[in-house]
Amino acid sequence: MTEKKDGSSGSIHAMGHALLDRLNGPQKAAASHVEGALLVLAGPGSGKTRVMTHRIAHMIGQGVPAWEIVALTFTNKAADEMKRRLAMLVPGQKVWAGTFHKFCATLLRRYASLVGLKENFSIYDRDDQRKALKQAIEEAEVELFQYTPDEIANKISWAKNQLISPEEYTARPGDPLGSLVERTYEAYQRRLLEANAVDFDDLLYHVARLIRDHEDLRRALDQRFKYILVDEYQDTNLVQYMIVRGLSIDHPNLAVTGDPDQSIYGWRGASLNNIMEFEQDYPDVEVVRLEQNYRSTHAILSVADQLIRNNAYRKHKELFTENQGGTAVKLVHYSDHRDEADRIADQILDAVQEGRRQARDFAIFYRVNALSRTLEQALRRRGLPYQIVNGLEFYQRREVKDILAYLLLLNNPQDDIAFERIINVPARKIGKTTVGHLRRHARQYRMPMIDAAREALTIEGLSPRSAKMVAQFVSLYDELSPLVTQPVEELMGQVMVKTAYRDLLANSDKEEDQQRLANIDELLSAAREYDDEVGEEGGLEGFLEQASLVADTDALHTENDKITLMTLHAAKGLEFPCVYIVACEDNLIPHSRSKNDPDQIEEERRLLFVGITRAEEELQLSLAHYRTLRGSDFPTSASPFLLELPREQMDVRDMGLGSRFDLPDFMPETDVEMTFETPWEGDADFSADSSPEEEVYDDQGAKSGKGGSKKKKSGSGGHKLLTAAQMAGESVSRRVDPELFQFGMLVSHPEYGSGKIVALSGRGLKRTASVDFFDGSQKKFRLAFATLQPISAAD
DNA sequence: ATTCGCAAAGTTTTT
DNA sequence: CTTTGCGAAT
Repeated sequence: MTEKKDGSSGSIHAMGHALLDRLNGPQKAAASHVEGALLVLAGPGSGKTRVMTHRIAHMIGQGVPAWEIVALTFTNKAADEMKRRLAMLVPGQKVWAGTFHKFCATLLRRYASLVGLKENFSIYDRDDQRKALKQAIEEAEVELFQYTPDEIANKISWAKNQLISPEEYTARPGDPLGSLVERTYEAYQRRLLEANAVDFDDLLYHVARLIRDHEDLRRALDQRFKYILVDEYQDTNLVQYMIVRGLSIDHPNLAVTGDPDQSIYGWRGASLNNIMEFEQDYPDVEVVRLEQNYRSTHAILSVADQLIRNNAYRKHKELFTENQGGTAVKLVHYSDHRDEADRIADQILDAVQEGRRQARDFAIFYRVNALSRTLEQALRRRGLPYQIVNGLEFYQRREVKDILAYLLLLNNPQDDIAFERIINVPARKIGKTTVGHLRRHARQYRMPMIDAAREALTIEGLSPRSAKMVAQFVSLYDELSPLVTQPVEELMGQVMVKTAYRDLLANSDKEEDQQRLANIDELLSAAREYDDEVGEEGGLEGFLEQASLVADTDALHTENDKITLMTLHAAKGLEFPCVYIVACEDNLIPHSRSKNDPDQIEEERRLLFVGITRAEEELQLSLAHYRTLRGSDFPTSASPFLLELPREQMDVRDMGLGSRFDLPDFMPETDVEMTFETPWEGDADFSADSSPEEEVYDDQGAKSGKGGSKKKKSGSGGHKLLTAAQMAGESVSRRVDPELFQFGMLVSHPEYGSGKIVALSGRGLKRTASVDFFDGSQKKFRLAFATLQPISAAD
């Protein structure tokens, strides 16, 4: 994220005694703590990360070996930020910092055999998990009646979070769903083990069980990781608690930071009790409260504070700031959703046009994703650039998952989910029936499906035609198999070519497929980056693990000059100069589904608190008299939380009902550069009109297309020809810049003739291209030295 | 094996 | 208003 304005980079003060000088009193107290338990109750914007990193640096300065320190976070982003700052504070010191899941994955690879896995296990995301579960349900011959696999999955997940094994799981009498789980949980877990795979929950679950059930191992790990730090401790669940607890018995040097007021993931199993009862768990704990806020104005902080005081289950903090009062927090009542969006967009447009603000200074938060649409339209009609943080992540896209499935299967031949995903992708005339036969055979003889495929000819009921197709797939697999030791980029490139996956997309004239092509090329560059980063070691397994555990690192580019739209949940951990929180209405926040349970109401209040405290300088809360949501239009009532705010200090306005029916549609009053010609509402193909280099919107899957028809990013992928200038330049100079060569490019070689680049790997002088020549031969070239000439760009 | 059409349901989702 | 899932029809 952006650098804190209190100068928290700290890089200049890395040395000795000066290290803690720039911290305030409580920060210093926390950072200079070394032995024993520490609880840092950190209010929003109180410099928590700064304290953690300085504490680590201080510990190292006190002679603690870096490798005895582990810092656990929930997100990769938080971990990366911590590493970045540590690299400046204590250069060259290898402190292990990463997510819980990554930490557990690493441990589990080492001790896989203790839980019946092999070290090359696959990690299943929700999608794969669902598939495995459905299979398990089928195989256990359980009739679901009205229940869905999702409900079962949630219960299983819950059980794992309670550290309950399939054997231990017992349904309460008269709990029909529970008894279904009782019968499926075991089958599901067996299925995972047979596939040598784990789901996200398992990563934590297996490690927690190991620690609990193998005292010798627990002791060894406790010894190895003498100093443990946990960030966002209020979000830990029971399993995480057990892990951390188990590793801090002989060496109870456990430092946790968090803020009970920012716990918003209770619904996912996070247990606020962990932080609330930390002092009971570690009686000798030192408790530090970070109450000074460096982020927000007094006006904003005071609103936040007033709100959160209404929660009963919390640890009170006297939040304060030395920042100036700032402008009053606005609370605006609009007539309807459209008015709300338009007026907000107007405000932003004004500020940007007048040069007071940049687009990137603004963020708009909402409780549910469905609320984003109106805002998008309003911004779009004004030509204001925005980005949405949500949904369809890169690694979830079908084409990306397909390619990854090939790699997964190559890395872990037991991975039947991966096998089934790709056996007929691209289409090989291997249909449901054939796959069914393979699966039955595989289960019957307890073998992976790839091995069953090898015996296709012997499988009864499988037509010779089908068997032949399967055999072809097997030989494809065997052809790719020896390449697993190659750099990932090379391997992936070969997969794309040998499977004809790439050609399939390249030869399609559907725009959608062109987008897909661009995506797999992006995957290819992810592989390349990985190869560069890890060098020789790491390998395929590391890449796959990263792909599973890294949601999408660059979902949010703050360097882009764009307005950010996101849910309140997604806003946690971020900060913006100007924040809008829309639809502060009853049944939205608190959400109607949370209103029965007082605990959930408190969580909703925390959610609003989190939103408010993201704002640095300006904050506006808004609501509408009428809201159109999901097609229906209804009158609203204000969120009860608004009544808890110090409205006398705020700028409260009612923009009235009257305007509701005579509001003209937005008309651009001025022509500025950033206003695009958009005669058709919601139907503008902006990127086509703007510079092809610059994407205007970070829209998910090309939102600017009309009514579901997907549109590709202009200028990416596709049929590019080299410019005349490039061609001319190349024909003169014999060698070409190695970076110019692209995947799929046609090239010519003085000796071998023409061919196509089917793989690329390495960087700089080592950058190597594999070329399939049209005479059938394949050669590899060091691009810096080869006399290879591009004929045309990719495809 | 894709495509179409209809019904149903829609809170939030760090890994 | 959307998206999504399933069953039926090319």
